Parts: sequence; structure tokens; C-alpha cells
Amino acid sequence: MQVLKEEVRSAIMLAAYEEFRQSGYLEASMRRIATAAGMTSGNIYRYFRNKEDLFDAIVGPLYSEYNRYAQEYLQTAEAIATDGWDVEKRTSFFERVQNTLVGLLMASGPSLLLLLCRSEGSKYESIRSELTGFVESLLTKSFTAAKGPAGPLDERERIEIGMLAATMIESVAWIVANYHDSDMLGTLVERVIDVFGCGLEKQMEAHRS
Amino acid sequence: MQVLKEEVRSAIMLAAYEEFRQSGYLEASMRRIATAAGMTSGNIYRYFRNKEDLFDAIVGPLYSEYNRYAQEYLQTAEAIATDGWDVEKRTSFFERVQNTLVGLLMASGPSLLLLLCRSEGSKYESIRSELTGFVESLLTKSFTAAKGPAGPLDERERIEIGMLAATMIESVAWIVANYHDSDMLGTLVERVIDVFGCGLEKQMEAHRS
Amino acid sequence: MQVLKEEVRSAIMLAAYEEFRQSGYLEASMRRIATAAGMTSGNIYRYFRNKEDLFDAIVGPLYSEYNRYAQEYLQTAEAIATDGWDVEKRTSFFERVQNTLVGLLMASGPSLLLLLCRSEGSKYESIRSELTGFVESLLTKSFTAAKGPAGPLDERERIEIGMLAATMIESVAWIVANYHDSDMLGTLVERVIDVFGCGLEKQMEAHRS
Amino acid sequence: MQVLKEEVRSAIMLAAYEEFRQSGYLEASMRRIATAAGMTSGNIYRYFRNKEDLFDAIVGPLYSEYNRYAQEYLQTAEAIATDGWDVEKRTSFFERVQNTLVGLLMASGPSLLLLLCRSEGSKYESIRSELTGFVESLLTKSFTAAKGPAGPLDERERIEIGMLAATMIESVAWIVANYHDSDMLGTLVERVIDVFGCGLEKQMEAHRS
DNA sequence: GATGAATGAGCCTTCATTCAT
DNA sequence: CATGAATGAAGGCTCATTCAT
Repeated sequence: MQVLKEEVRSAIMLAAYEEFRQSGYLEASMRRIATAAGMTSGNIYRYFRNKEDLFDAIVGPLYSEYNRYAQEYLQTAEAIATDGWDVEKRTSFFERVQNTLVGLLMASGPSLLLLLCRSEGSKYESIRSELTGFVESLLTKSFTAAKGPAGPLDERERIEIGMLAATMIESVAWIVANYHDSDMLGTLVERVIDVFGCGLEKQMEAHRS
Repeated sequence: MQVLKEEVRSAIMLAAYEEFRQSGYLEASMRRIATAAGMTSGNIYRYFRNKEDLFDAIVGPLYSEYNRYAQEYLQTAEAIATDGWDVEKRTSFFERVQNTLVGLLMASGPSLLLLLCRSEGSKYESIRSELTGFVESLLTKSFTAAKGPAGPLDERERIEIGMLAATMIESVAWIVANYHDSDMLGTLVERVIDVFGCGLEKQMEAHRS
Repeated sequence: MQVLKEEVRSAIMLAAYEEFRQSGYLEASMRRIATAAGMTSGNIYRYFRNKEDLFDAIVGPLYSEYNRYAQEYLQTAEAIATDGWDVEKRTSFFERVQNTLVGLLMASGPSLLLLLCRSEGSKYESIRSELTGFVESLLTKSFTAAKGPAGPLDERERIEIGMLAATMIESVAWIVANYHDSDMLGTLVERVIDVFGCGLEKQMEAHRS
Repeated sequence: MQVLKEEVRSAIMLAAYEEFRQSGYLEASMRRIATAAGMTSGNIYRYFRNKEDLFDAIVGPLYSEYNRYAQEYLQTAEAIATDGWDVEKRTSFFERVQNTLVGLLMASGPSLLLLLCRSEGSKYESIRSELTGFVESLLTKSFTAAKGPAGPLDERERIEIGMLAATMIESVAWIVANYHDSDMLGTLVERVIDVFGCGLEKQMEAHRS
């Protein structure tokens, strides 16, 4: 049964997606992917150089896009920080973060799940800490500004911010892993941001007084 | 030269803990565990039937304990729910959750890390969703009570509660994976519960009106 | 766009020659040959039954030719030996060997390189020992004649002749593998024959006395 | 059937030796080696890290020894060259080369065969050209000295020396591949050196006049 | 005629597990 | 008790070859 190249390529990527989703990058088996895609393992290598390349094909485009977004938003944040960061700007802060994340989610489709939750052992495995770092840096700027002349953040504040950033990303990862419908995804992420936003405001107040 | 049986058993479990922590259940290597424990891989099998059994030995007791706690708290919650769930009781609600979780953390020691974060591929890999289910059930009760006569929760409310429960557990897992010091652990978990608590209050208000 | 059959055949053989030269028979890759010939690997099998057949096509004609030469020269040598083998004839002996070899080299072109140096794993891999046998037989006749009435060669003489024949072929093979320019090739082979001739003369003298 | 470690190690090396000898480094199959050694392929890896390591174990010691010899003899040659290189020293030259080679052969045993003739694809594959370079350098020194004030060698002389060095090594390789008895090996190598020595003398004379 | 997708056997290697010693 | 040699299945990957199109 001869099939067109693109169809087969898609079939492989589909089977690979499923396998990566179930087993993660390291435990995924090329043989199983092949079987699921209805072919011999050798044939996969006509379409993808190796396991990494196959993972890349699914997840790489999204990663690039993320990189563009991240850089852009960090620069914007930098600019705002330099100008001063008044109440008005601060209130618009979480909308920006929210837009970044929700935008990414909308643009991404199901591959975000692999990137965020199943990439251990691949070259993308640091994505979570990158994302965390990104969010952390935004939060730090916001906090520093809010704190005003009181000076730089103390150790405990930094740890808490780090935790908030990380758990926020964990939460997003969970949502991505459990809801694939684009609308629902957006709603839930917004909700999570709300929750964390609320917690943050409280923390800021506490530290300001 | 002969070592007592229990000492050897401990040595194996110690080495295994470290290996599981670093590599996770699936990627953990029996050979490396044996080497680290100062023996041959074959000897491990005199003390533990297989990899799973070894993981069990480390993580199983905590799992049982968790099960006891969970059941107990659920029953309590049930009782309260039946009696009615007034403001006062509601305000004490998060303290209970908090106590449950922090108590578990204190009672558990480092094996919680394995159970929550390194059990993929083992028979405990569903622990997170179990925990989530537990928290979800508590939240549902609380919400239902708060909503009062307006009747049962709608689909959307249930989904949001599910998400909040799950992401809360994810957050706790992250903390457990990143901070081992018992005090810091407590502080951070309390902080996370604060944040989620704040978000929850807002949500309740929103839905009450 | 359609190419004539013979052109394609040639293109394949050309690409195959290069691949066999670089990688040897066993390590040669049909895929690389196809790519270099500007076609798909499958198409090669319309022109050649398999890898061996392709190697055959390049190297077979030369092998046949060698066989003709060898038989012819052996018969001549036989005839001379029967007639008696005086000094004059003996002095012309190495010229004959030389002419045989250099003739083959000139008549052969680059495929001799494959036949002599890259045929391991193919059905031609015994060519070196065949050639050696041929030269050995010539040398044996010459020696026997030179030794005269002293009778047949002893074990040690036969071994040395065998070795000289073999290393002479090895030398020629090295030259063929390293110099492709026809003139240089001739010069160096003559030079090698000189060297071996010199050694042989000495050996003959030693054994005659 | 339990066997002592060293016995098994030897059995593997023996089987490996045979396999490498028959198929060369690249074509050798670990499975076949294992089968020949009476075990599963996996078990080999208890004794040798991988194919390369196994080849190393057989061939490495000899290679080290060769390196020591080569350096030593090159230094000696250098010293002689500086002092001047009269007839007497020159006549002793080939005795030195001969001693080097024959010494190596005696010290080496059958692994020399693998090193010289079956190492393609391994990290030792350049051994022939190294050896050739070594001999070539000795010959060049000798020639330059013999030529005296006439100055450096011309292109053609250099090519011929290169060829003589290379074909000499080829000859030695052939001998090693075909005779394993230590005495016979010595005799034949001496014989080959004689032959080449004779050819060299003639060449020197030709170029001196 | 030619394509190139597909196969299947083979490669080296790793690893949990078993068992003779 | 403990060893560590051995197994067997699986891993990712390559390649000559076949065959539907």
C-alpha cells in the first residue's frame, strides 16, 4: 500500500506525538512509533534523521516562536522599568503576561504539551526553567518598582518570587497537559493568572507596609 | 565483614533513594544503585523482589499514611457538610487543608519527593491525580456549602475547582522537589496555600453574587 | 528528460567506481552510489541485479582479460621450460613478467584498483592470491631451470619464492592504489620489478653455488 | 555453567581475534564473536566497554610497544645523521631497521596481523602510513647522506623512496598475515629486507654517479 | 523507465533480572 | 549471604533490496 510522502510524514508525527505524550522523550520507542504509524521502524528514518529530529519537528517551531515572544516582552518590560513603573502601568502588567501566555497557547496547539511536560532528556528539557526565569524576571521588575525607594528585594522576597514564578509555570503546564481545547485552555490560564495575581497583590501590600 | 541484614537493606534503600531522586523511577539503574550501595546488583534481589518492590519499600509507607490521612479528613469533611457549613467553619477550612498538607510534609521526609515527583512509570504514578481528587473533593464541599441554596455546582465551576486543586498539587510538588529544608518547605507551602486561598475567595464571591 | 539506457548505466558505474574506491566493496553504500549518479537507489536495480553484479560489471571484464593473459603466459612458460631454459632465455624472463604486468596495467585503467585493492568481501577477493600464484608459478619455473640438474626446489626455496611473488603483488597493489597517472604507474612498477629482480638474482646465485 | 572471569575474558579475546582476522574491524560482528565465545552478545560488555575497547585490548599493547621502538630508533638515526653518516655506518643501517622490525615481530605475536591488516575503521587504521613514514624517514636520511654534497633529494627520488618504504611495509604486512610461526616470520622479513636492501643499493649507486 | 516508500534483517549497546557458585 | 557471570529482550539506527505506482 503506497502512500504519499506527506501523508506518511504526518502519520509518523501523529504517532510520535502520541508516543511522546504517553512516555516522554526518553522512554519513547521508535519501534512503537513505527508500529503505531503502520510501518517498520526503519522507514521512519526516511523522514526524520533520528529520534531527536522527530521530536524537533513536532516541538521546534513552537519553541522558536516562544523565543521570539519572550525576547520581545522582556525588552518591553525593560523599557517600562527604566521609565518608572507607576500604578497604572503595574495594573496593566498582568494583562501583558497573560497575553503572552495565552497568545502562545493559542498559537501552539498540542505540541506545547510535549515541550512543557515531556521533553526531559531532549535538548528542550530546560524550557521550564527558562520560562520560569522569564516570568521571574518580570515579577522581579514589577516588585522592585512597587517597593519603590525601599531598595532591592531581600532574600526571602526573592525566594518567594522564584517559587511563585515556578509554580505558575507548573500550573500552566498542568493545564496544557489536561485540556486541549483552545478556548478552555485560554479560560483556565486566565483563571490561574488571576489567582496568582491576587496572591501577588497581597504580597506586595504586605511588603510595602 | 558480615553486615547485618537490616544495615544492608538500609544501605540499598539509601542508594536507591538517591538514584530515584536523580533519575526517576524508569531511568533509575539497578546497577548504579548496587554500586552506590557497595555491592553487586544481584544482591539487591535478595532484599527486594525487583525494582518496583524497591521503590515500594521507600515510598509505600508514606503512601499508606497519606491514604489514612486522606480518608480521615474526607470523613470529617463529610460530617461537617452534613451538619451545615457556616462562615466560621469555612474560615477554618483552609487551615485544615494547610494542616493536612504541611502535616504530611513534616511526617514524610524526603520520600515525598519520590512519590510526588519521581514516580512516573511506577504503580504510584497516579498519586498526583489522587491527591488532586482529594483536594478537589474538599474544595467542592466547601464551595457547595458557600453557594448555599443555589444548588449544585455547574460544569464550569467544577472544572475550575478541578484545575485549582490540580495546580495546587503541582505547586506543592514543585516546592517539595526544590526545597528540602523542612522549615522552608513549610513556609513556602503555606505561602502557596495563601495564594490559592486568595484566588478561591475571589471566586466564591464572584459566584455567590 | 529521458536518458538513454547506456548513459544511465555508465553514470551508475562511474558513481559506483568512485564509491567502491573510497569505501571498498563491503562498506560501499548503494544509496550513496545512487545519489552520486543522480537517481534513486531503486533504479540501480533495473541495471544491475545487486551490489555484487554492479561490482562485477566494473571489474569483471578486466578479470577475464587477466585470465586470458595469465593462461597464455603460463603456456608460453611451459613451452620454454620444456625446450630448456638457457641463460639468454632467463635474462629475458623478467622482461616478460614486466611486460605482462605493465601491459595489464595499461590495458586495465582504473578498475584494476578496485580489483586489487577494494574487492574484499566480493567474489574477487581472492584475486591477489591468484595473481600471486601466477607469478609464483613463473618464478618457480625460472628457478627450477636455473638450478639445473640439482633437481626440484626444496621447501625453503618454495616458501621464499611464494613470499617474493606475494610481496611483489602487494607492492604492485600499493602502487596502483596510490598513483593513477599511467606514466608514473609504469615507472614505479618497473622500479619495483627491478628491486625484486635484483633480490631474485642474488637468491638464485646463492642457491646455485 | 559458571566459568572463571579470566577464562571468559580470554575466550572472548580469542573469538574476537578470529572474527577481526576474518572480517576486519568494521565488518566484525559482536554477535558472532559472542556466539563463537559461547555466550550472549550482552555478556561481552561485562568485559569490554565496546567494540573499540575489545579491539584495543588485543592490539593496544603492541601499538604502545611499537611507538616506543619507533621513537627510539628515530632519535638514534637523528644522532647519527648529525655526526655524519659514513660507509660503515650506512652498512649497519639496514641491520638496525631489520632489528627493529624483527624485534617487533618477535615481541608481537598474532596481534600484529590485526594491527597491520585488519584495523581499518578503528583508531589504529593509520598505523601503516605511520610505519611507512617511519621507514621513509630512515631511508631519506640514509639517502641524503649517501648522496653527499650533491644536495637534497629531487622529486623523483623522494617518490621512489616513498614507494619503497610503503611497499616494504606492505610486504611485511603480507608476511605477518600469512605466517604466524615466529621463526619463519623472522626469516622471511629478513629476506624481504635483503631484497629491498639490494634494490636500494642499486638506486643509490645510480643516483651517485 | 524511473521513483522512492517500505521492508526486514542486521548492527552495537544497555539493562533488569536470574542463578550457579 | 553475597557474588558477578550470564541471559534475553529491548533500545536506536543502517542498509541492501523490493515493488507499487
